[in-house]
Amino acid sequence: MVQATGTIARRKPGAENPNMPTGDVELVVESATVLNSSKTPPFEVADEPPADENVRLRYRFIDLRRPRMQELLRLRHKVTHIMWDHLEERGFLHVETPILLKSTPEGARDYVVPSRVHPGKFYAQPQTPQQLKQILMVSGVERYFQIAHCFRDEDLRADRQPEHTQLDLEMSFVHQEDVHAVVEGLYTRIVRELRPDAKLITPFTRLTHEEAVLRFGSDKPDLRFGLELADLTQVAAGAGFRVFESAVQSGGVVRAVAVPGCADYTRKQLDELIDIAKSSGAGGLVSVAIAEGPASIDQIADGDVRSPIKSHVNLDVIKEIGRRTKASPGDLVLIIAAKEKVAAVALNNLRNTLGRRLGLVDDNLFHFAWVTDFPMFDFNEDQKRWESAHNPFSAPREVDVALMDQDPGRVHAQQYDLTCNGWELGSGSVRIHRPEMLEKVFKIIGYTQQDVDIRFGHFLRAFEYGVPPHAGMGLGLDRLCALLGGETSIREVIAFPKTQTAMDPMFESPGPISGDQLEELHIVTVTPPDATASS
RNA sequence: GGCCCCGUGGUGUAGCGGCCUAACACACUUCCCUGUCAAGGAAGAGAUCGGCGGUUCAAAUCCGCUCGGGGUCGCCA
Repeated sequence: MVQATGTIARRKPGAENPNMPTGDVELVVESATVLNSSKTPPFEVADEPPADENVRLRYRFIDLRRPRMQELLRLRHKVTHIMWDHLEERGFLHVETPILLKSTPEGARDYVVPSRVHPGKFYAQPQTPQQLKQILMVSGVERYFQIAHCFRDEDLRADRQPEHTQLDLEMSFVHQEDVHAVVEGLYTRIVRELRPDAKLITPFTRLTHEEAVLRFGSDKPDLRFGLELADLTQVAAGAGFRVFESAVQSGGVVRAVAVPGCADYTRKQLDELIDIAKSSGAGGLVSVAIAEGPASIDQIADGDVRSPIKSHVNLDVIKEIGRRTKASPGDLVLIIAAKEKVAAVALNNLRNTLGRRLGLVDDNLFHFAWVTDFPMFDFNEDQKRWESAHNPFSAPREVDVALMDQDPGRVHAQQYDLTCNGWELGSGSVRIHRPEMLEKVFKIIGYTQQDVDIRFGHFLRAFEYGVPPHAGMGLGLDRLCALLGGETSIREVIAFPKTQTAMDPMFESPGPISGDQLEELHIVTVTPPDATASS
């Protein structure tokens, strides 16, 4: 680091450098001082990509000097700035909520902080300010938002960190559409201001959860390309192919996607697709390649078809598969027979892989969608009981209220996700504001009065004093920034992220604490704090 | 918890049973030259190939375990 004093002078003719912003001038140095010296950096600030991610994280202070990282830091700053601006203009109030709270058994595993003053008791860090913001609605904060830090102790992914930031918001006296309008307006503005080069589809697409799963195999579909799925369950039921029939008999589905122009895929290419299906949990993948030549799917002959099921089913079944998947000669049909959720995961993975591989993905397009009408309850097969699909405070759709008693599985919640390009960017719902409805939900998920008191007593006390109808959502800031920046991992938009094993290679956190600290916190560890170091 | 990929001087890679006494590029050190700006020239230092164990006459290379990183399914809103 050098401080130089001198005079700026025009460069001599011929010595200018058009590649530099300051290439026409130079500093004639009169005095110079070394302010600070530096060791040789572990990698070059100019390189892109600079080094292995582990090295980058260990030397994050150098990694962050890179122009790209500075750009991403600035992007994130601007996103939150627009959020503040936009919401403030619309009457929202930023309220901070505690990050030392209390564990509730719902949802993800909590990060926990021991209490010194209360032996044997622990704070939990909030997975989201959900209950706090609902309490703020009771308190008369009609429009709340917060750029909130959230924590969950679950396994990490490219789009999941143990601590992340969310734009949390909640509004009183509104319907679902009012929340959508605010968020859609905000996100449209963010994309237009920060990515003016990009294409943005407005208004945002709307899909029901059921439609999203049927057509794309995902509740966060990448809508930048087609490759829509088709349901073959009925065709497969009587097709004469045992894998299909047994899947259907055991309550599963048979679904497929037609991949244009891929009928000539080699054994190796097909095996790769089978691997994707298997690693997604499916037993396998059935392919039907329809050779180019015939004018339409109805005119194909036996010799046009290449498929392992060819000898088990007759040509009419193949034609019906072709018609349902809207395949043309020259296409490759990929069929999964499995439980509905597994089939969806597998086909979604296939669809995304092929969409990218076939060049169908426009990197410069933001295709947002609202996915609505999520199922309100899931049946827990192990425990043979209903549980809340989201959290017990999401309200059922008005039209479904009558179904709650006889068929909880058919009840849809006024719950919605915001998705974009295959990312889930946020989730929210219209909340239940009537105690009777909450009681009904608790009854369905089998909570006794005691369960309810332990888990939500503090919260329900607030509900006894007049709750306005309210709705809101939480939106992942890290994912939004990664998406805007064209990054595939949220680690790129977090200044100091953690590795997949939740460690920080720079701080070497988590670290041990002293015996004194443990004692003060009334904690006895089963594994010594330095076990990893010594064994 | 399962599966997959990766781990070679400071950094990025090559090598994938013997030709490896481990190569290349950038970075680094010293010297030379100098209107340079991705400078140039000369010389040089730097890795027991993540670790441990095994197979083999011979292992960076094959096998097992382990550690670290990444992706993903489960999990997770």
